[in-house]
Amino acid sequence: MTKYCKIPSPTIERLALYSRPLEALLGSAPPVISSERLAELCGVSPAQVRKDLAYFGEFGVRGVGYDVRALLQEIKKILATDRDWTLCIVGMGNLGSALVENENFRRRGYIFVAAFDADPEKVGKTLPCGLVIEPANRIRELVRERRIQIGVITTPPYEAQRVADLLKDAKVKAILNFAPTQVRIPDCYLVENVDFTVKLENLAYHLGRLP
Amino acid sequence: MTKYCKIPSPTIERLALYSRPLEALLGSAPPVISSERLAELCGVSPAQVRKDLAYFGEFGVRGVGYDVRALLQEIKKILATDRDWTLCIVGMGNLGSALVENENFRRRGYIFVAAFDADPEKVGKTLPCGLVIEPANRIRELVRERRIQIGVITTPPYEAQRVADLLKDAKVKAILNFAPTQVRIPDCYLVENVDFTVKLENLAYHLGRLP
DNA sequence: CAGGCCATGTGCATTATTTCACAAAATCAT
DNA sequence: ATGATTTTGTGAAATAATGCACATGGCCTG
Repeated sequence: MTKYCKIPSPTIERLALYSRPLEALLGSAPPVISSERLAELCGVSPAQVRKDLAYFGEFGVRGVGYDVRALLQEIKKILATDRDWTLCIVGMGNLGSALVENENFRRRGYIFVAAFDADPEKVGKTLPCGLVIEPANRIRELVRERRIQIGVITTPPYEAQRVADLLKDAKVKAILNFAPTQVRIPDCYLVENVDFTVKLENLAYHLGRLP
Repeated sequence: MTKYCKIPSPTIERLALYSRPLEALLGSAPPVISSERLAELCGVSPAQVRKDLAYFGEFGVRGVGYDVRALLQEIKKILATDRDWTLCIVGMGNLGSALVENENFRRRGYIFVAAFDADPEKVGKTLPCGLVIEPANRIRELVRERRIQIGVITTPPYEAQRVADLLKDAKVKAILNFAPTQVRIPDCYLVENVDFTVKLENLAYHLGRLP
């Protein structure tokens, strides 16, 4: 029974997770997969897989499993990744430069259409992907012109909040922040903070009490 | 009352979060901070901050707050980030190259001491940080020699699992995987998967049902 | 076409995490 | 000192997420 009620947010994260092995399995042998197998590939429990999917409909066939292609299609529809999204990136240091070129983004339909930096040295340079680095004061203008939906922040931490405000004013619909500062924007604006030093500290915590 | 029992894993993640603004506040005016203010800076609830800290001891003074410097010290001790950790990185594409140079790692005591790649074109090149790219078949040798504790994976997804196995065999103590595949290693080995396309898909999900 | 088989879908129990609300303790002003 | 004020530390309540266990319903064999 499909529930249009509240979806647990871990469920959303896992849907994205499930799509990875499904993509890989697309060409290969059995066109169906069981919740048990998919769970194993993703490191979760089979019941979890079934429950997550059940929030959105009945995609499987009892006694058989899930059709790989159809399931992937459904997940993409749910996550709204069955379409392209336009992104811009602010802060063209090492990380920013790496992300614009990153194939994993493009392949999944996340297309960078503008790159910004405050450094006059960098402005005007052409990136390998073809984009020209623009000055930060053109953010508002280009977000409108190029219909940019998501802003990505890869500046140093002390600039992140200011850039986030700029992006909000420019009316991007969501922000993905890689700077190790929590950027806060009121009004239930969509912001995801990705701080990978946090993940390292997680490892350090566990390592610190093992030996 | 300190509880040596099970610590919720979200608590660990948040401790790392708390340390960010504390670092920034180190020099500035009031030497103490309230749970309310810290919570605001990190985007969590004040009760959450207090409970998280209370798992590890009584670090605050009632009616006053927490001493910024002392609290940061405590958190670092808890997370075992009061010392340096040695890392290696495998896969010197755009992302890998960006991460070795990343200042946020070094500043927090995560020191890259080796870089590997399978591509003979890249092997032997010297990176801006001074490291020379080594061939993947030297992983075992160098992990031992340079006492590498944590392995970072930035290869394409289809290589990630194989590299993870190599790192495990080489006896690194933990793995941080940036490839968009869940790498699985049995025996409760320490692995963190950081997939930022997952974060984007999270945003896409919410964007897809807003307008 | 009947019966066995198998993996899904799901209500319910369990466990995990967060929030609430207030007593306890420290500071400060009088 | 004493009382007012402030903010911590913490049980207990509420909420959220996960795991269990089994009925359900398609598929396949004979």
